[in-house]
Amino acid sequence: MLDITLLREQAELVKKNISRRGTAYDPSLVNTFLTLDKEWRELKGKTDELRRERNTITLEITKLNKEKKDISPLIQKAKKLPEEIKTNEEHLHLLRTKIDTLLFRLPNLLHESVPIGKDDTENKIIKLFGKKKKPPFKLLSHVDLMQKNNWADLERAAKISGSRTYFLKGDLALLEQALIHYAIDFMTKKKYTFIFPPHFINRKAYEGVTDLTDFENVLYKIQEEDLYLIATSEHPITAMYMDETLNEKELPLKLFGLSTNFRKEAGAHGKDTKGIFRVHQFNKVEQIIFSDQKSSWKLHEELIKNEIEFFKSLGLHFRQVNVCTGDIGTVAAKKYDLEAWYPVQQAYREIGSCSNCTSYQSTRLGIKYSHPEGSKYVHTLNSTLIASSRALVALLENFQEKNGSVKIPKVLQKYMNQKKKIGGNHA
RNA sequence: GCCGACGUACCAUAACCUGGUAAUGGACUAGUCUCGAAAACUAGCGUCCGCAAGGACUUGUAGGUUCAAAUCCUGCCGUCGGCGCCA
Repeated sequence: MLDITLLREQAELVKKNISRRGTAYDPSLVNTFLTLDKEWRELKGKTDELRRERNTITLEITKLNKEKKDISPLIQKAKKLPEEIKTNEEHLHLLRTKIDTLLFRLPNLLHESVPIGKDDTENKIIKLFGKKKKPPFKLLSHVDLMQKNNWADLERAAKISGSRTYFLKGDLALLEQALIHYAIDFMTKKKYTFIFPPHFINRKAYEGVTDLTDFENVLYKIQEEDLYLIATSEHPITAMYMDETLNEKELPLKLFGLSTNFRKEAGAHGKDTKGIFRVHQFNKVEQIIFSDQKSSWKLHEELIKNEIEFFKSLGLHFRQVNVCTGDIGTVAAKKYDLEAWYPVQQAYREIGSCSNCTSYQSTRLGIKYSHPEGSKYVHTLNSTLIASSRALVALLENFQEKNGSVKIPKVLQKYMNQKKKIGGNHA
């Protein structure tokens, strides 16, 4: 949510910024906001005036009571006021709801460096890392490879849990744990604090961290409860400090989370239907930072640097892109994606993303930090370190050998009982 | 899930029974004093409206009763204790 003060004082700037996003968002909503907000403020003033009258009379009654004088005329006078106040309050509430709905539809302000573009094909490539290898044999898809080595059971998973689910088995299940364990050690060495969050959060918290369409397309709701399964640990961990004012001295707060992530993938019908590339459930280690307003851009670079270092250490070939206006979504002010090379698919695919959400999440969540000039909203940042299923597919596609075995990156071997490869003809 | 107790601001506590508009400490910030600090004193210390003067709101939360609710009544949420169930 955008800061109301900003909308009031810098409406033109906001409209201009929203216009950069093309037709997906309507800058004239800002005008609607200003009209409703003005109406709300005027009515609030009037209602406050009525309340003041009521309070004065009430005080007078108290005084007369003490002097044991007749209070009945004042009571007659006072009786009329609550009704009018109530009518006003109902109207105020109605206006408030309208304004809130409107605010939900206004996206975050974009950083100037965000490239303009229609969709992910127009993301701007910043840099390539590692080398694209060309194996001298025909690669198996990750699905075939998993089948050959008995590493997953997708049919039985579908039988009991539906599409886009999986049982991981044997060495591949171990490899997933190795990736996660390595990621945890990696972040711990960087002095980030490990957080293991609740895997469901309530509506209020969720509204603070994501945009409304996610409630339709992404989030699973728990029946009969005001709770949603989390789509990433970013969500509970960012919402963690809801309604709190942090001490400026304790910023930046550098955290990382591990969670299972649940996603409906509605609207992805027909995309990546085979295997474990796009699934309803996967595990992820995520970096999260709460920053003051000055340092967030520097910290955004730190997060992407960590992620790059991590994928480099796995020996993958990937590229960093600056996500364009048509692909960035509502919440982030700037987003980098890392896209790994998938040789079977012959494509670069997203393997992680790194966002600075500036004060968009903290404004709705009410997370501030103390400051001599008055408290300010914190900036929130998040970045993937590793998402299990995408990373596993990348390893299976990139590190497979002719006999169907898969080489284990050196950094993971110590988490795999020193095994240098898994699978192959003997399996 | 059932029964009971409780929920006051950053923290701690009072007012609740008997309705009269949040008292008091501590912490924190600034100022005075000091070479500096501590102590002491003064002011500030939550949200909203207003150019300001000022006003409104805030006792977990949403309602109800009342001229008036921290206080009385009801629903919900949470915490703690007991019972039940349980990895």
